[in-house]
Amino acid sequence: MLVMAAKLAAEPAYTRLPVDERRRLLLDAGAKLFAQHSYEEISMRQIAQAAGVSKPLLYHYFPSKNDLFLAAVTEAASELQGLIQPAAGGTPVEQLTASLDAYLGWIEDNGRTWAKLMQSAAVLPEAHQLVEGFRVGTMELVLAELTGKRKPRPALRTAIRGWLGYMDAAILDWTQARDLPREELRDLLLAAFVGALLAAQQVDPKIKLNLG
Amino acid sequence: MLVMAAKLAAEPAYTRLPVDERRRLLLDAGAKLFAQHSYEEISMRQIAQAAGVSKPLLYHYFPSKNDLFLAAVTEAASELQGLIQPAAGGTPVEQLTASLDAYLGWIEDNGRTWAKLMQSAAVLPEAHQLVEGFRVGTMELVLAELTGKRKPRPALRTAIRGWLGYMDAAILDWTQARDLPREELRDLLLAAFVGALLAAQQVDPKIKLNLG
DNA sequence: CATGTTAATTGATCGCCGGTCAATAGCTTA
DNA sequence: TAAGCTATTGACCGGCGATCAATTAACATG
Repeated sequence: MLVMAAKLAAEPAYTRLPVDERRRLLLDAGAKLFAQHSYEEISMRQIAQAAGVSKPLLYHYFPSKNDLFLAAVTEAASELQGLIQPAAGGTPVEQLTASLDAYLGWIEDNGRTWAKLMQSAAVLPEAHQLVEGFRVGTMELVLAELTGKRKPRPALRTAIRGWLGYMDAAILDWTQARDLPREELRDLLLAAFVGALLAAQQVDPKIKLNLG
Repeated sequence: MLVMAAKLAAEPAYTRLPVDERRRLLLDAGAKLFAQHSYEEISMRQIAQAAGVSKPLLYHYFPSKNDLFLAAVTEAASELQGLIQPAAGGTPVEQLTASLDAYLGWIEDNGRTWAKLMQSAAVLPEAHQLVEGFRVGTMELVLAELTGKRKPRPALRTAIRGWLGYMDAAILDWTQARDLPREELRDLLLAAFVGALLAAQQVDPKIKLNLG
């Protein structure tokens, strides 16, 4: 009797959600945790628990931890992509200024997320490639107007890659020390960019640049 | 009977070594593996096995995987320290040139080790701090003559940190593409260094520099 | 040469990780 | 109302970093 009553009154053993909704829930839970801690610090068990769900269900929607992380990073990256997309007109330097402003503004609002993302991307090759491809794509837009469409010479390519590293390191320093106004950092990055281009030209005089 | 005979003829169950010797053996085994693969790719079991020893013994000498890795990195870093130590005389730029030459030469000989070290250091905070401290120490020697002993202004500090990031990224590109002579990369790094300093001065005119 | 002491060395075990499997149970539809 | 689909789960796997208690090689002492 009691058993029957209990069974009739019992709540469902679990709630079954539409696929899209469940997937969103899990992706959001993962993104939130990955934004606050690095990749290795978070376990699939924790993510599932945060979403109020069992671990195999998480694996049902994302076949591996790597996949889940990549899905979260991809989403954040495309959000950023929209902000950074350089406007059509203006000189290359103006375009770069606008993109840097948008980029730094986003980082000012999401400092911890940015730091953890960079840290994690250093280890996971796919995530690294994703971030790198996203940047290279942006850089190519700028470079196309700076150097024409010819394939860049090695020294120029290395200098550009170097400047991207400069940007990461300087931004990291900026988020940690917080003693530099955003505009000043932006100008520093811009000046360093021009400096990097001139340094490349100095090393390899065959490099042609039409700076605005 | 057979048992007794076997027991009498049996070799020792293990060979007991002097503490220093055993420690050296284990540290070398770990360093060798960490030089070829990244931190997470290597397990303590593998290291112990490579040294022909049980896992608990490895833990007897190094209380954690982190400790073992740090010991290996520290040793490699102090080896590099000796090479890079800038000579006493000469202008700051000459000192930096010599240090960069030694640094790039070492990397040319130990490319994989350098790449794996950088990758691992990105994740382990202590290793990162160790590498960072080592660089900052070297930079301070150069900066002391460039800017005097006063505490550097934020823009200059950020610019220096940025240049260190530039160096890492450019070197990584260099080791992967292999289409740039070492001297050219060295000159590129030097020119970028000067460019970074000038960029900092441009952003904050209060920065004083006495370049040779 | 025998014997006792010390500590270097080991096999067995722990809790947690990423990942998998077979069984359960909500929802939909005929 | 009964059947079928699949979202969801508890139990489990091998391997990880790390720990413990027991073994035993090497040495000091009589």
